Amino acid sequence: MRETEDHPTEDHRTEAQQGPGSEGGDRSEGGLRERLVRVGVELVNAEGAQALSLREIARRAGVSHGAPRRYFPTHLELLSAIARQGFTELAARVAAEDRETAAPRERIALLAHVYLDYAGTRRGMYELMFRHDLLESGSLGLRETSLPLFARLTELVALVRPGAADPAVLAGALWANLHGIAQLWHWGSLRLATGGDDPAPLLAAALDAHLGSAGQAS
Amino acid sequence: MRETEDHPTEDHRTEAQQGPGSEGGDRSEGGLRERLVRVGVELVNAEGAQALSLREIARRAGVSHGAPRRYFPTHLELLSAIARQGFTELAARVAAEDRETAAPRERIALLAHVYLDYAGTRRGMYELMFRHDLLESGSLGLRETSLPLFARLTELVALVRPGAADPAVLAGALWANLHGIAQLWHWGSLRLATGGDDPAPLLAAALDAHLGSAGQAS
DNA sequence: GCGAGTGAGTAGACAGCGTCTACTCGATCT
DNA sequence: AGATCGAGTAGACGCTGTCTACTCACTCGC
Repeated sequence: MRETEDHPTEDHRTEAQQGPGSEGGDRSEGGLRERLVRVGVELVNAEGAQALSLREIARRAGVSHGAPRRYFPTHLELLSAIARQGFTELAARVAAEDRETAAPRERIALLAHVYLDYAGTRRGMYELMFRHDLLESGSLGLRETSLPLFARLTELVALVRPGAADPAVLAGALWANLHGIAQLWHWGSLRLATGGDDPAPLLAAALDAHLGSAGQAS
Repeated sequence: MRETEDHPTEDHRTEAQQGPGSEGGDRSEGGLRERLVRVGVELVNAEGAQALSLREIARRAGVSHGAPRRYFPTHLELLSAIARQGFTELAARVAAEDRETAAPRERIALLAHVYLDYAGTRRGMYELMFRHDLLESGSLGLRETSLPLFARLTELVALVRPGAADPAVLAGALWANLHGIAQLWHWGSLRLATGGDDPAPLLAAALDAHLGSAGQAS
């Protein structure tokens, strides 16, 4: 009951015939599948994860509430597709900021900064990305985005702390710390520790703790 | 649909008349208010936070779906009351395990261990306690339970790292780390770092990072 | 060139949810 | 005894996710 009656010649007809192979294709900016994900990304960034109802997404995409079901058999799968966009964007941000020529310690600090910055600027999306009860863990694309990122962090940690036993454990602990700081930040608990809303002091403390004080090797 | 038809003479009548003062009282193991919270605690521990629907709690308490509304005007307030029980239990566990005669470093380690142990054994409750979108932050009793616990952690951190600028920031960073480790653990991401499901290695790494290696002062 | 088939989206039903409101009923107070 | 009131019931409302029946433009085989 949107523009169905005033614009009977809708354009999603023309879109449909441009991807006859269907399935994996349809990447050319049309197609309901992409539209749903795009709308979902906008919605989660604007209103948070709780706003991502299946029906609301369909409404904003201008289709009936049953339409998404053709592409996403379940609500969780649609949310997972939206979250995957978030992981992709985060990975892109990290890739864009990383300077391979910089010292490992600085690269880790930059990576951590980008991570927390993402958590701050894409708050709703960040929330969604780690609400595992809303996501279909299998379809997340976690393998393609999170894991390489973690692998990079592990390498860098190994460079900064060469003697350490298991760099993966150290990197995991550091990542957990970043994650916890973002969490505390998001629900306003930073005041308890710092009196303000800036995660930077905690980030600095965490980096110093895990990597040694800035400028010192071990 | 529980025992409603086989036990028509329900006992919540007799309970009702024993707390005539009502309101703040009713602590004597009867009373719908306490029953709802108790049922909710059992339910969240058994089935997780997503099982805590208002109607299901009412059902298990043997009352109609509208009954909780008298004591908890909104769903969030009931969940908050349930979560408060979690904070109370966590505080009790910490208090029970703490040895005031031990070295500060060991006390922190013990506290951290109790914290992660709680996250592991009371998984659903821990999840609820930090789902701030499900809780009424004001009514949480956070002031009474979390904050003293954090204050104690801050004191201990100040003792372990006497020269540091702001013990609250260090304590906050450490707490964030614990929290992040619990998170990673809960959604199975520990395998990425350790290959197993045991948070102990990450915990040890985090404690070493924030407090210095075991046995060393600074 | 025309009928069968199909892909894509619609529309309605269903059960469950949180909230609101009207009500019942037993106990208490005067 | 009769009014009052606290406590719980019952039903409605609009929302949700899922399922199913359907419509309808398009395409393909003959």
